[in-house]
Amino acid sequence: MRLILAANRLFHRQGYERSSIAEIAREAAVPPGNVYYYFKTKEDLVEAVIARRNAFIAAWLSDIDKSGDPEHRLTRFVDEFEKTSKSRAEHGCPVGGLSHDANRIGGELAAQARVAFQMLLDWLQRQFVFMGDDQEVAQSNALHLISVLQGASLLAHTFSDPAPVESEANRLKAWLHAMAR
Amino acid sequence: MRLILAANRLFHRQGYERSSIAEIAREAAVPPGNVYYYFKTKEDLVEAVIARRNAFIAAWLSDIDKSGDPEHRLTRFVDEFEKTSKSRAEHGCPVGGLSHDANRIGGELAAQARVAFQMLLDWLQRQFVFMGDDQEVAQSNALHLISVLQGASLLAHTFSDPAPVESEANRLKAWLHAMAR
DNA sequence: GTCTATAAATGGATAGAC
DNA sequence: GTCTATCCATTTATAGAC
Repeated sequence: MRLILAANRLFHRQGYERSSIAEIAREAAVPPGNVYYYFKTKEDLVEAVIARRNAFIAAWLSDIDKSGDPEHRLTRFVDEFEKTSKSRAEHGCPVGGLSHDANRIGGELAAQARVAFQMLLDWLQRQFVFMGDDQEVAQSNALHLISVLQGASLLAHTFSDPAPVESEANRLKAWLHAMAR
Repeated sequence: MRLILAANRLFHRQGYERSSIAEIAREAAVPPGNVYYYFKTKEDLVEAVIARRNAFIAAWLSDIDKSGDPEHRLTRFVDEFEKTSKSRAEHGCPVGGLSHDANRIGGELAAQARVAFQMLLDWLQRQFVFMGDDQEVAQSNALHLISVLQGASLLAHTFSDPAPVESEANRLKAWLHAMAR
């Protein structure tokens, strides 16, 4: 578990390829050889990282679901995304970055990483349906919201500046607000 | 030059870290050791790839500049972006992906990769100013347009499906059209 | 279960023949 | 300028002591 957290940090900061097993072990304060007692391969380790992150996302969405109306939930979603803008400026989006890496590694991993985005899209679509959209429009709006936030994260990372995330988050909130009435 | 083209292809498809010098040399049909006659290090090679791509982007924008009015130019920009949706579904955005890689490699490369996005943002901002926006609004709209396309590319890659790019491109074109009148 | 030492493979980079 | 052979560092992964 300490290893998963350490790997999670390093994969986010440096990516999969540039994070060696030795470095992950050091970050977790365990001896290098020890890693292979818990994870047969490096891919097994990244798979555990993705699984943990997916569980976190599910819990996060479930927590937001306790909020009042759908507009409030969506606004809160954007707000909490925006709160991580500094981290995104420094290292990019953890979910988007790992999805990118997973696609390149290939195998089961790409599918595992896809689950995160599918959960987000499904949840967002449901909120838009609650707001009165029919399924198709809701799906399109969900896709749009995630696209904007992912693109803004990439630009924030590129320029090492949280402003793109904040600017686009504000635009989205205004859009949601206008849509609600 | 053959080497730059081969490196460009492989970096796009596999990323920087997973593309070995030997593999690039094979793709370019030159002997492995030969690479180092033209490029002192692997970083020099990726720098050449980025420089070439930046020149290509500048030429592309300059070509679009020959089109009639700003709305038409922006629509054409989005259209030509959309034409590469299949490639984006397979391997992601070449510019966004390399920017991501460059940020992780560090050093001069991140700045070099940033230039591509800065050129795009400056050009887009100019078009929005031509359409009547004042500078601040134009800057925000430029950022929004690029964010949407980058995010859509990432989702297309994640799902190996060009639909996100096409859907978001259509949304952008409708937005531009509504803005023009 | 935990740690050390090391094997096996890969990849960036260089030397030097032609 | 072009190509071959090879060095050296790093990295994944394993063997085996404790």
